[in-house]
Amino acid sequence: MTSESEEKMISKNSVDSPYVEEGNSGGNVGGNGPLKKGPWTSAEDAILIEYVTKHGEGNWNAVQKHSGLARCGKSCRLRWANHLRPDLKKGAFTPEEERRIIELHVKMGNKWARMAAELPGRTDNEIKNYWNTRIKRRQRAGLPIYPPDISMQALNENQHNENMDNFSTGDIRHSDFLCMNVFETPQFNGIELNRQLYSPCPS
DNA sequence: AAATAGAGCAACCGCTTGGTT
DNA sequence: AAACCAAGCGGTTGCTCTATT
Repeated sequence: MTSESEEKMISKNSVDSPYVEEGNSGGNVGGNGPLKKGPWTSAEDAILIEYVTKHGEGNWNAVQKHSGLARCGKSCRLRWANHLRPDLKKGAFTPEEERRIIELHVKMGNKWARMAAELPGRTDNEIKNYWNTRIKRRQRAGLPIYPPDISMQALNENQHNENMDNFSTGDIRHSDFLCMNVFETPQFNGIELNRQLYSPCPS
């Protein structure tokens, strides 16, 4: 969450969120009590930013121990990676990024972290949310998940690569993946949608 | 103006992976 | 080689906002 919506969330949190009942006006920090869950407050953000700036990323459980934040290491890592990192891009995906995401998904499937590595300033969570939303939209519109041109492009690239190198990289070989995945997106197995999808696979 | 539905997003949970002892 | 632990990843949930009725 960023800027505007975050401000809303924070102000809401400070007014009537159940989490506030823990006695954490401005964030339940510094306690040895139970770890806090739910939306982060700006006070908690500030503590996390300060800690990571000083000590660097990694060793997330130490963050909880030494900064006084009542958050588990996992939660700290996620908050930092998705919202506080200074190199994050804010705002909607550009058309170029959208196209890139589709291309990457054709090649990699639901490997959000790997996709994020190819899109500087974007997070795996952001890409995952974008993709899931996009799939729903296209399903509603009766459109294929992958635009035909991108499917074909990826398929061609793959065939080329397979000729160059018979090794599988450990991922699903992507021609197989294309045949399978265009029709069987994990979230929508068994849904009528598939009938309407474009098939890039020779029968 | 109020109620409802749907979309979007942040955060959590559980599993996997990789490193250390 | 096995056990343990921390970090990372992907799926899912739940909350808020917005559009529609």
